Formats: sequence, structure tokens, C-alpha cells
Amino acid sequence: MGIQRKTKSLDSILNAFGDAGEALSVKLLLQRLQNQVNKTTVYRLLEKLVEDDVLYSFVGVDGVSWYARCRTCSAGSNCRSHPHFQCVSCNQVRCLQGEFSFPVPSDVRVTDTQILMTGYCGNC
Amino acid sequence: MGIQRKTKSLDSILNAFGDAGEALSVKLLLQRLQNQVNKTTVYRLLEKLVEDDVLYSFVGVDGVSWYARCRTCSAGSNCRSHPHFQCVSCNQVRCLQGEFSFPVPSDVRVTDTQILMTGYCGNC
DNA sequence: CTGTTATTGCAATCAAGTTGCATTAATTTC
DNA sequence: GAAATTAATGCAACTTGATTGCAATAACAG
Repeated sequence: MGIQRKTKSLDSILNAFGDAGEALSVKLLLQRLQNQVNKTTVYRLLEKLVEDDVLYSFVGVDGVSWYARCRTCSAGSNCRSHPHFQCVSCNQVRCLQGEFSFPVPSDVRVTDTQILMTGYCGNC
Repeated sequence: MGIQRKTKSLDSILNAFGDAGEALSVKLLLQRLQNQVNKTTVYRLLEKLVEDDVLYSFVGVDGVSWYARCRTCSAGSNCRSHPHFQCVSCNQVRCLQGEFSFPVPSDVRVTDTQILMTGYCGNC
């Protein structure tokens, strides 16, 4: 159903993401919000924001979901399918640019592609 | 530390995977083993088998781990980095072949790449 | 066969994520 | 601006995938 009302929680969450295109997990987000917003509310708002294409989400190596607002993708384009890098040491996630295409079997219909590279970031 | 003793549980698990290169989650595996092997044991053996490069693992769309023995990759090669397809309807996972390469930022060191395509399989 | 120690099973626990429900607060209508 | 409507919130309880401690069991080396 998407976002319908402009609330304080919504504002806090969007602010937390900033403009850097940084990816956040719910855990990180809650820390950053200093638990001023309830966990359940965060999950629900994130879900709606993804639905509204304001954020997109993907699953990290550890099975945890990450959320980000992509600065390089315009509203309509499918920003769910660009590659991400996650550091196995500090867990930080970074969005990467990049074009790609894959050979796909004829009997499957692909709607989404996730590319997750893992390794060590510059600091680790 | 890897596998050190040949046990019944180990045998059952390896049999469950068969030679088809099919990917299994712990849940599926336990069903297939009809719970003859303890959940904890399954997790521990899977971990060791991945360590020994007998199996490899990756994370599905829902954050659940999947395990598979790849028939197309030889022992030494990095079979962790080939693409997978997961059906969003029946959740089945299929290993795909395919070459790929991506531009990577210079300050990160990539050790692993996961490519997960999602959509609808032939049956769904 | 016996001793060593890897492996196993169980119960308890952890963490991510979800749900039901009563309360609160945006927004609409007048 | 006040009242009514209903989306959004917070809390507690719960679900599920995965992990851990520990005592019992079973590979296997000698």
C-alpha cells in the first residue's frame, strides 16, 4: 500500500540514509536512530519504502537484509540489479556501478538479479 | 577443521545431494533425511563440507542458506561464483552456467561473487 | 580390545523478522 | 479549528533459521 502519511519516524529513517547511497541493515539503522523509532515500525516503513521504489533491498552474505537509496539510479529504472560489495570483516556494504548480462535458460523468467561480491574493503 | 571421520550422518547427507547438482536448504535436507539426522548435526556437517570444498553455499532471496555440490566445477576451481536461479513461487534453486566479469573498485579485494537471479521457473 | 577424541543429540539460546492488538496521531471533512 | 476517520505506531508475543554448551556416543589408531 506504500507510504500514505508523512510522519516523524519516516523522516528520521530517510534522514538516516542520507544522500551517499550507503546501505544499511535494520540493526545499523536502529543504532543510528538511537532506538527512537520502534523496530517494528522500522521494518514496516522499510517495506513500504521499497514498495514505493524510494529504497531497494538485497540480502547480504550473512542472510541479513540491507536497504539503500541509490543515487545513481533514476526513479523508474531497476536499481535492484546493480552489484554490491560487502566486506566480510566489517560487514559494510557498498553499491557498485556496472553493466552486466547473463545467459538465461529459456524456461525461466527472470525478474530480478542480485550480484553480491564479498571480500575485504580498503579499511580491513 | 573439516571432515575427519566417516559417519552414518555424513553418508546420508552426501547421498541426499546426489549427483544432479541440486541445491538444498537445511529444511529441505532434513525433510529428505526424514529427520534421521539431527538438525544441529546437519548444520555442523554442512559447514565442514563447505570448508572441505565438497559443497558450496550461498544465500537465497529470503535470507536462507542453500547448499549444493556442483557437478560442472572441478575440485580446485571456485564454484562459489557461478550464477543461481531461485523461483520466487516454489523457492527451488537451480545452478546455472555462465561466464562473467565485473569492474571492481581498486581499494577492495574481492574473494567471492554471488549472482542470484529470481523469477519464475518453468513450472510456476 | 582399549583409549582417545571427533561426532552426535538434546535443550537452551540467539538474532532477524513478523503478527495481533490497543493506542496515537496524520489527514480529511465540515 | 474541531471532530471524525483511519494510517501509523509501540509493545509483547511469536516464528524461524541458525548457534552453543554439554554430556553421551562412536570412529578409529595403537
